[in-house]
Amino acid sequence: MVGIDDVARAAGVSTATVSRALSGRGPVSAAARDRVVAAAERLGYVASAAASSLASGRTRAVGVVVPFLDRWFFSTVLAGISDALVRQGYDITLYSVSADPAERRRVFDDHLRRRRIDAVITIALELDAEESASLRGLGVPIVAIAGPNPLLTTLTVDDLAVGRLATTHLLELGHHRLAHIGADAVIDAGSTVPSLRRRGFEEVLAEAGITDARVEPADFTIEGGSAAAARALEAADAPTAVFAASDEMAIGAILAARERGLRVPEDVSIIGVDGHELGRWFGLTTVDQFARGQGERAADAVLAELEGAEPARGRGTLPFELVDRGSTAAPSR
Amino acid sequence: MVGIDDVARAAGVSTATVSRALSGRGPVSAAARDRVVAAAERLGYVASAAASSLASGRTRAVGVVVPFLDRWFFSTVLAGISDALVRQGYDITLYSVSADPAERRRVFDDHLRRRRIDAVITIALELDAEESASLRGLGVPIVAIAGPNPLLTTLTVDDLAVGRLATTHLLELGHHRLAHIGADAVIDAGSTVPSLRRRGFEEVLAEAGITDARVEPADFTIEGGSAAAARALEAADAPTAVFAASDEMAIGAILAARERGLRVPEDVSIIGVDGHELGRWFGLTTVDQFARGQGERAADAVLAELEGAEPARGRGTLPFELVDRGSTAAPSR
DNA sequence: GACGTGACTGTAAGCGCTTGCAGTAACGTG
DNA sequence: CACGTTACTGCAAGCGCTTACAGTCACGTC
Repeated sequence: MVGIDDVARAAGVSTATVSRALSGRGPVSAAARDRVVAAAERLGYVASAAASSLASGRTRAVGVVVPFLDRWFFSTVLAGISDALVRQGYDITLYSVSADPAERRRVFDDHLRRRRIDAVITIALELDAEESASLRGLGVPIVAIAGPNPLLTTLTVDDLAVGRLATTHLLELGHHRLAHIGADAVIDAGSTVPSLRRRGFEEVLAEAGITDARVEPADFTIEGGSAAAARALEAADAPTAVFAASDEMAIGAILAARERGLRVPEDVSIIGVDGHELGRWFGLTTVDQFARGQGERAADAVLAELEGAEPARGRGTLPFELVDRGSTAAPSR
Repeated sequence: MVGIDDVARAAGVSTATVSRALSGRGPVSAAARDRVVAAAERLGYVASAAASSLASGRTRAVGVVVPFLDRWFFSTVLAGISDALVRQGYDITLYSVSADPAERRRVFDDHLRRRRIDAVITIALELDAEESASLRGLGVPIVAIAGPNPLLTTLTVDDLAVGRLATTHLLELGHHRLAHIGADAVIDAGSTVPSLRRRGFEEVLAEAGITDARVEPADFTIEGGSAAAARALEAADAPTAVFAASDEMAIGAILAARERGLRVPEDVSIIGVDGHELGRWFGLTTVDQFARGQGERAADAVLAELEGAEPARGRGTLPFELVDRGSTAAPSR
């Protein structure tokens, strides 16, 4: 394996100069730099990450912690993160925390603490106090894409506002009998994403004086959304509009409606949340939350902090936007 | 930061013994081991990855190289890999190679060569000779989930057989007018996955004496599948059965058929390939290739080799299976 | 012409572990 | 009882870089 001394010898300089020339830290004459770069190129030299980070304390890697890898939202955010980090020459180390509490602890107590990474990004993770503290203890920049967490720098979508926006949209179209597919009213940790979307829904309805809206719990899959929509649509006072807390559930709802011979949006309006690529195909009106952009934002924030920028204190706000693709309309008389 | 000396002092042994006790390499008395483990636990000691790998040459990390992060197949395989590796205490370093050739080179020439990883898994990547050589040059175990590549250890789905299986299934049901949605007959690198599936289709039909089957090119998305199916179904001699080279395209085909008032499978049979979770929902008959299992297999192979097993020379074969969920049936008279 | 400056460059001391080697103690064995 | 074994244990030499510090050299400046 070619090492830094080989390059130093080939370029006729000391290893110190090679290091400086290649990393861009410290002064190096143009001539020396050129010789070093040429020699390194010729020999195919790449500095050992281990040696480099042992000596410098920097790793050029960012850890990304996710609860799922194989769900649309997470892999999309991850793609955004990857794009942004690769551009800056950073590697990504992936930490997938499973539902198993013992494994989850291992990730926080062992894996993340190996000091393999310069920063951490977490995606949609509900961290308890101990986990938050554990992350803080790493002494590296951390950005959490998640609901506000006083212990961390967070990037947050205002999901209450998302819920309000979607619901208001339906109300403005003239709907009065609405249903929501999402968090069970009972599972109300209070600050989790699904709960907030539901609360937005309920708030807006309450303000409009509507009290009989239906909430159907579901599990954020197409299948779950379809089943929930089926229950709602088969009820005596079937809703004319459905707000699903995710696009996948909304698509399930569209399919359930079609199966029952209902036209969307003529017979029932349906709106989702996410900006899932499938939505375009179904003509689904949604509140887009720009998942890929969320990843890029998080990566940029982390990179900025690594460059020495002040940690963006407190919470950053992530954009969302109503995208009308036709699955909602005024109720037919 | 607590270091190995702190633990050594706390446990009343040398750092050598701490290292041996914690890594399980080399003999340590039970008493010493217990004291070390207790001290490490108490102090919250975790060995620095950089120091450890500089000294030992091992990193406890596996690199995974993917062309896309946000497509079902890749994120599902990745999830399988992650499961298997985390169980063994390995970290995953993710290398996403984009379409941009310059960035792609950077991944192979720089990122992967930082010696940050003990092994590499590539997913569905067409590697040119230079890239294969570059990987080999890393001197670590490599497993490629891909078509056979003489330069690497590969895990391969026999996609020719997959294409044959799906097509045979349709033929056995009694269909004579078939269409395939997948690789354009022109893009025939010959060994790529889509081409092989198409060739399987064509071979079986040729053997059955059917020469007028239609091949509609599409891009492996629901949308593309739908458009391709629309073209086929609107032709004068519309097929009674469609074999799509991916489940997403097959779902697109189902939706296109429904839109035209055709019933599946009564009016048209549709079969896909993948085992995409959405397929279950659409009642899609498919050739499941167990994506998650592919990831696990790859990870296990790599781990075995890291444990000192002989590299599984040549190619391993990945399983696939026809799953009949009802979207195919005999053609109605 | 002596000297301060600025711009590089090299020397060498680590970074925090792992592990070869040598040493020690406790046991059989002949 | 001398000695070979076995089973640990510790010492200390790295692993391959980065960087503080101490030059060195070429220029102005006074």
